[in-house]
Amino acid sequence: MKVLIVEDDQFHATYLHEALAEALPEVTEIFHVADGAAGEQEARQGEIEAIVMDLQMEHRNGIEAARTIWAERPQSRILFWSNYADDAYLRGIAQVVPEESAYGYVLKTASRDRLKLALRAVLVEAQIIVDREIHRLQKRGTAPRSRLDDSEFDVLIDLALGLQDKSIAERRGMSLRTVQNRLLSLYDKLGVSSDLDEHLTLNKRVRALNRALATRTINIETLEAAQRDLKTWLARRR
Amino acid sequence: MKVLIVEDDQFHATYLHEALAEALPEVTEIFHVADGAAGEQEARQGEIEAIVMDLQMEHRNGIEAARTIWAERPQSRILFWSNYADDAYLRGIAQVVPEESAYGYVLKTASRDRLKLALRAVLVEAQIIVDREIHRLQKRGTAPRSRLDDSEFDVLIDLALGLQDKSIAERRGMSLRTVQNRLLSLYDKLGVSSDLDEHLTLNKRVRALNRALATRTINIETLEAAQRDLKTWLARRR
DNA sequence: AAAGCTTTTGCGGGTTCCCGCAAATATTTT
DNA sequence: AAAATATTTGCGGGAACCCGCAAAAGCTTT
Repeated sequence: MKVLIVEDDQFHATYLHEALAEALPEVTEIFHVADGAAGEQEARQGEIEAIVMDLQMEHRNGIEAARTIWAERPQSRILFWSNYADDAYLRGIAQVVPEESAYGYVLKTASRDRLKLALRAVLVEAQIIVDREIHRLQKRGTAPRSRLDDSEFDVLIDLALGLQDKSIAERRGMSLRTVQNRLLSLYDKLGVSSDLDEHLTLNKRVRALNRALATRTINIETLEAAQRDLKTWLARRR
Repeated sequence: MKVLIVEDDQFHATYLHEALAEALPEVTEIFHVADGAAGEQEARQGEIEAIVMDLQMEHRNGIEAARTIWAERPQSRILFWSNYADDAYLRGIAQVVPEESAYGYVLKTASRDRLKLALRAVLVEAQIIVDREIHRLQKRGTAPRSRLDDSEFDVLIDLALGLQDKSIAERRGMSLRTVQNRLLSLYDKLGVSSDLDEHLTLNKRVRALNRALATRTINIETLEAAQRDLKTWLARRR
């Protein structure tokens, strides 16, 4: 059995390597690359279907790499191994994972045993396993009062890219006013005006982005990825 | 000689530990804590004046910890050891470092020899040493066309927190129109409108924040720290 | 099919924002 | 000190934003 490690931190890669050898004796070959693009390449070339991948990497992050890998070989099993429990990553994964694919999500802070369990569950048994920690998603006070639905999330992304209401409406196929309604509920759920001083009125748009980042609803990688998506949409539109 | 390591990643802490033992035989004791607040505590208690510290940590980041440590013992020597070359960190350090203190800034991607050199230079020789990589300041195209001056940076912070022009003017002691002039040059330097499609007009405020994050001019930790500052300012104001 | 609830949409107006223009100040150069 | 240059400030207007209100369009539930 061949396994591919996609991880740009040398120490973490080494640790993974060891854990992998301990947990899965059936592994015969371990490949290692340090970024998403190389990961796609290697998976394609080596026909590797068991992958352990970091999420945050330069240029092409783990989710984008997973998208193309799954597009080419949907039966690939991917264990994401990340520093952060950002909701943004969960949503990103949910969007690209094919119906019947196996995947997992473990935090780097998890114990070695937990990691080894996840390695076996995902790479060998093709199960789906998500670290408890990640669903917790609720550092009191900072988290949004209630989860954003998909449509709100889309609008949030566009807002964060700097689009104005009209463009969002066009891109998402809603009326202007509906976009604004989404914004209202975003402002509410993100706690845009509850925060800070009572008598201080804020710029809601910027504050919404600020809060979305602070609550880990989106992060910089997802923004960068979203901008790439926007660019292809713009190109296609003409 | 006693050294304190403030680092929340277990692997990195271990690595540091080893490098420290190799590079500085004169070190007799190595303490280790995992976050900024504990770091302040430990430095105070143990009267430690040689510190190696990660920058990004939960709750209280490296710069904030450094501020209080230096406030109490300005002769402390601190080597910052970080994953990122964000301009935001450099500015933050520049703001809190006392006139005659020794400090250093090394990237985690630096070679072991480079790290060891920096350890000796800062902790023993009390020199100032900043990794070359950090001054390089980002890859072409994403970086701001020219560096922001301090006044622009202040306004950027306030904008990023969601303050509106009037509040920024009040906080920074400028007239409304001057704030707006700062914003104009921010928009220019951050490349707010040059980017993306020609015919797409953007919300400049949000886009400015987006670009500032993308270019690593500010990052989420600095935003969180800035918000704490804002809160104390708000409290003092009444 | 009618009644009841939710979501979408348009309208309108009060704010804030963006920014050109020109006068007032401040800073630098001669 | 005068002249030249740069920065700050006020004014004003068009555009975008925020959001209440009520009609229209989609849904569930009886």
